[in-house]
Amino acid sequence: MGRSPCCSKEGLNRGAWTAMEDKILTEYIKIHGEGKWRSLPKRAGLKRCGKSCRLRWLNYLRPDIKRGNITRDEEELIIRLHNLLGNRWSLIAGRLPGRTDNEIKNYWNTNIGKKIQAHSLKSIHTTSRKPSSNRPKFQELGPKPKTTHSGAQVQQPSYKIHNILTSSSRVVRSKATRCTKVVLLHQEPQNKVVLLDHGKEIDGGGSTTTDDNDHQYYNTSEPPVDEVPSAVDYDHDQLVNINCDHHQTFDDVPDKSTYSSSQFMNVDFENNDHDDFLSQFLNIDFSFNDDLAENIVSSSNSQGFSFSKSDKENETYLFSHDMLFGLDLESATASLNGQAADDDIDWLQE
DNA sequence: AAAAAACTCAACCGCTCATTT
DNA sequence: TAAATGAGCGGTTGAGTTTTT
Repeated sequence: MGRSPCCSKEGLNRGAWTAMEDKILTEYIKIHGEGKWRSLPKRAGLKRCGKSCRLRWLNYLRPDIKRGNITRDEEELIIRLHNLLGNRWSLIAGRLPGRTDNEIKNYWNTNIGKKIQAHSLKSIHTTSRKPSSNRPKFQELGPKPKTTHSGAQVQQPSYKIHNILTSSSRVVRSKATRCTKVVLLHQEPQNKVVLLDHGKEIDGGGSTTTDDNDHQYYNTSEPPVDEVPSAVDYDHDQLVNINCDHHQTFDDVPDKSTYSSSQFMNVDFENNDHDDFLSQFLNIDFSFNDDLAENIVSSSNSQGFSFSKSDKENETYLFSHDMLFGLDLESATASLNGQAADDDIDWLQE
């Protein structure tokens, strides 16, 4: 027995949304914000399932959404990330500001999948001496077509076939956890990126300070440099966490010297074991929008850090200027991944 | 010009995971 | 601790559109 449906389907509108429904939903979310999707339709006066409202908002109505015209750079990034992550579209979408998982999934299935299919066929052709007329059609190389309830055959998506044919794909099977509060620091000159996932309690030896404004801070003593563990010494749950929900601005931190690398997880880009790092790196939520980026407070401290506050009250981001404005995932991942050369996707330009 | 085939993408479905009670 | 609820994810569908025959 399956679970009960998310809502009663009776009396609800289905299919394409009307302009009026879009307007109602947009206005409602403008006033009341996102969330509580199950009860939203009733409160907003929409005859829609909550899931449907959520999907419509996230994939279509959200103001920071980019639609269509996926650039070559974006396409390359999608391919590289897909190679690392597999069909985890929401994680991939998280690296492409303004793009939705649904759009990327559709784009993959229609555009990239087709190119890969053609490329794979070409590879088969060049490695096999058989005349083309004797080779099976590409679809026949994949698993047997699935069958619907009515018995009709369903065509297999081409990206699945790609996965079958590219057994060398280096998919990182990290858990797709949502990370709403993230701090990235770039430490010069050791070529290390420091990640901080806050919102959870600190685990490890420090003490908490409360200032006059009732803001709480976590303090630790700086350990000797050689005691700072590298990324691969942690498993995913051992990311160092800090709760700084109450921080208003970087200037609110009373003693910045106590708020430094000892609280953060240091990641050594040059370490050979990349996958742990990648899985953590790719779980970071970069999905702040352009407006937010523009609103970054560029006040930097002596270490070159910038501090910004998101439009959500309890979210803060701490980035170095380089990380914010020079983030180059391609080169970052390429440097981690010795085999991630441009050759991998040259055929896409054909 | 019409019919058929192929394509696109918004929306739905069923499941899992996270959070709350 | 378990159950209920909320939210999110990936896979799939099918209506509308475009291209081909």
